[in-house]
Amino acid sequence: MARLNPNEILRQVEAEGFERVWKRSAELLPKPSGRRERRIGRGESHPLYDLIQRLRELFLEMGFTEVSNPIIIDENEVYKQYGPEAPIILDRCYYLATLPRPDIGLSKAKRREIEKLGVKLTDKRVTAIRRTLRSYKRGEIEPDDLIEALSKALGIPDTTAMLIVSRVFPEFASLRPEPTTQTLRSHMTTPWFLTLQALQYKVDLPLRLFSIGVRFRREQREDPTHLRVHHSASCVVMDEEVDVEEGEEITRNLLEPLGFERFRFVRKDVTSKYYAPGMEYEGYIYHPTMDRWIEVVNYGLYSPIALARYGIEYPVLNVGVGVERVALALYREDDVRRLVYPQFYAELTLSDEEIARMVRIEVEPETPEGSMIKRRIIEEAIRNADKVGPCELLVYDGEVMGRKVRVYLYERDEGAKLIGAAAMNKIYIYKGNVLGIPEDGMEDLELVREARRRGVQTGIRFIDGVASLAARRIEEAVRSGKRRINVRVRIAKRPRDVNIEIGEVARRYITSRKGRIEVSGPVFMGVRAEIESLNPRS
RNA sequence: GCCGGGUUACCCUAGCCUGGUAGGGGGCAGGCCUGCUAAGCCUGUGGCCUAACGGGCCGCGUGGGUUCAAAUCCCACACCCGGCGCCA
Repeated sequence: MARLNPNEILRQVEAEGFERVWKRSAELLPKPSGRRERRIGRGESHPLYDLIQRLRELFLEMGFTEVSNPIIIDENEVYKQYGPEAPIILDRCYYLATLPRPDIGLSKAKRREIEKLGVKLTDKRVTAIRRTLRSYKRGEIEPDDLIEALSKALGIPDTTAMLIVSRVFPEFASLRPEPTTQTLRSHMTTPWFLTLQALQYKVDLPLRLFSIGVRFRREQREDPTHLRVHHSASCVVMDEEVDVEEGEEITRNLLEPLGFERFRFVRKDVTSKYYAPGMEYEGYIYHPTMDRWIEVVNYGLYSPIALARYGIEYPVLNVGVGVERVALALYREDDVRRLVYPQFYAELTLSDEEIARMVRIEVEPETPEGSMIKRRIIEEAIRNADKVGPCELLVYDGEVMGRKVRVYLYERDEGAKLIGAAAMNKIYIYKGNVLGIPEDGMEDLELVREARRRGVQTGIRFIDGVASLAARRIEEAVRSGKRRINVRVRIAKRPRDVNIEIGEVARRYITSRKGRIEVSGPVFMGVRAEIESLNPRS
């Protein structure tokens, strides 16, 4: 299998520069051979999004209409909603910063500054400056070379070019992001005010809306119960009159169908400023494996002051469910990082079943005749297993790709059985070990007994691997015009010796956990084939 | 933000205190051995260079420094893992 070689690629980039290597980098990719046939089954969904999907359905059934709320919100909105509490909220927000856009248009002010440095700006030079800066921005000129490029383009000394860059275009020399007043929403509440304001005269009351989406919080560190980005399943009810009790009802209607039975709702003593005082509640569900109550929902009636700042004339109930928290309890997981980002946090664990699926016969016959030869070898070997050598059995007499082929199983040694004792061994996976063990016997070894009783069978025997290999070799011999071919396997020490391959992922997993790959034993199988020449008379 | 632990080749791991040839195991590859099995022995297994078999240079997260000599000591940085704090 062709692969990329990261070390070599980076060395080339170092030696020749990015641009040159990049231009020919398509050649570094392995060529599609067109022969790889892969059976691709259905993919796996992410449990978090499965839950989101169910919550969406439940909201819709409850008569809520889905909306998409803005994610980027000006800090000003937070002040309007939270009043004096805003700075505390904003402390937890991410502000967006952007790189200053360099003035390639060359404003009058910039021109004056350049001329002040003693460079007469002809039209030609203006064009040259623009072109140079533009290609710098595109990465065609390396940062180290900017000054040189500029001095060449303008026909001025390096020192002058340096002055132009440092005084007139400092934004090019160092890319420093500049903060804006835009923030990433830390609550779904923040955009709700905007959405409600926009819809209050356009849709008849009661207005029932929901939105499931991400919110961002500036956590110092992500931990088992905190992520920087997580999902809120949020809904609002705006009507001429709204009862805060409905928050509990909505929560139950949302979570009971998921199988939750135990809830706890508590009125918060200290109310957030965007809610009316005493009108904020928290809800908990019981996490069965962590054996504790976890906070999953917050609901309340928006403060009339906050509503007034958006010109909203009706009371609004807001319910926000923390999706990841619910997922924790639902899937009985105790670390939200592992649940959401298994690719980063979950230790790779392969069940024996999964390892078993990664064990396969490496080389297989390609033609129907080849498969028949493989089958015949196995049948005859098993039937005559106890036959004592020297002996030879004709197991196949027929055509392969238009040539007459006779295949024999043989044993030359005096007194030896046709096939070795380990030939019928089966590959078992047991507790992360790959073991090739016989149907019976070897009772003194505990691992063998256990593996036989509790391990996962792959259904692959040593003989299957060897017969596949022999059949394939015969096909190849026919193709290349050989007259005879002999495949003999004696004592196996490794999977490869019996044409069995353990996938790389499984192998890494096993070796990194000090598991054993024990595919060995006296196999002793001899297969030879005679292939009739193309011209029967020769 | 504070405190602690870590990063060694395909995988795991030792070496660090006390500087001196990167050791062991697994896997993989090659050779020897071979008939009832947990199974032996030997060799190889980072990259580059070479006037060619003899070697040279670079490699222990990255970049510096100290030193005749650095995986090891010092400094800075990155990333990972814990704990504390923050967590409307």
